[in-house]
Amino acid sequence: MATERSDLAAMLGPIVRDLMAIELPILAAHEVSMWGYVVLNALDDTPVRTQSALAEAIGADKSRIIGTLDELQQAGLIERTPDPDDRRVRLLSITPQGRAMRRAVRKDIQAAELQVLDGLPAADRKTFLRLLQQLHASR
Amino acid sequence: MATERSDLAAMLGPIVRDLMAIELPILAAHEVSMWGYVVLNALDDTPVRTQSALAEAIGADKSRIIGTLDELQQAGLIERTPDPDDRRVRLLSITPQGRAMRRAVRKDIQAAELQVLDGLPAADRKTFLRLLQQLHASR
DNA sequence: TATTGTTATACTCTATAACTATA
DNA sequence: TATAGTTATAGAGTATAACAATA
Repeated sequence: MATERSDLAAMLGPIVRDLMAIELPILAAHEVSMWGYVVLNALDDTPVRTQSALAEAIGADKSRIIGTLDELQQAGLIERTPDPDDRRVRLLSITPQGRAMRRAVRKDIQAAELQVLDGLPAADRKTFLRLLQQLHASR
Repeated sequence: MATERSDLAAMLGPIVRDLMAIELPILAAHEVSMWGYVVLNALDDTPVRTQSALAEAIGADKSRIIGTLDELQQAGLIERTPDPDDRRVRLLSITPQGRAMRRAVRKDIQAAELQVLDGLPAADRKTFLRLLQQLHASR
């Protein structure tokens, strides 16, 4: 039976768990939470107008990200400015410091995270990365 | 700059989230919890003696899996028999019903889960799967 | 004294539903 | 009446430490 294999989640789960273990100390060193980093990435890559839109973009409930936004704003990494055209809305934007923080954290994370692919030969690591990027881009 | 890419976790996270959404209804239909299914897989693939060893194998604390083991045992999917050589230990084993359940759930999951790779051409899907299996086997 | 399995406690996350202010 | 943001509440999940039985 050639199709005997583990479930995708059973194979991907442990990798993601290892990635968390690698990233959490890095995030802590930069004094940013995991969700804070997710928000900075989202705002930097594809700016959104409202908090609802941001929540939807990162797969969270609008009520769940408020504490994260409070922290990021207090740290000067994002701004929430009232929308003059619709005073219910608070327009979101990443600040220059937020962008710098995002870049700094990402540099550290990307320098450390590839160790989870150590089980593959170098050529296969490149292929895996390429396919994963392709898959991610297609969403 | 050719190295511009998303973090591994940022690319893998959404895939794992999609997999969860696909698998949870299937598990519910079979009346098995996610951790219950993880335990059945672990016991079927690489039998372990003690509950501690099982917990370690699936990356959980020994206290965290007790409720899961209770449910599985009550459903007749696993057995916990006292070890005569060390009466602190309860020897774990999967039952024939447990094995059948595992196979049935796995069949359904594997029939549904590959849709998360739909963003890749068929040939690349095969390559990705092969590399992922290789990576998983190297752990 | 250390270990296995268990239970109890507290803590973190999250989902849900209210609430306000606007539209 | 509906929507954006916020707050409050309750529930699930988890980590940690304590415990009884055995080694």
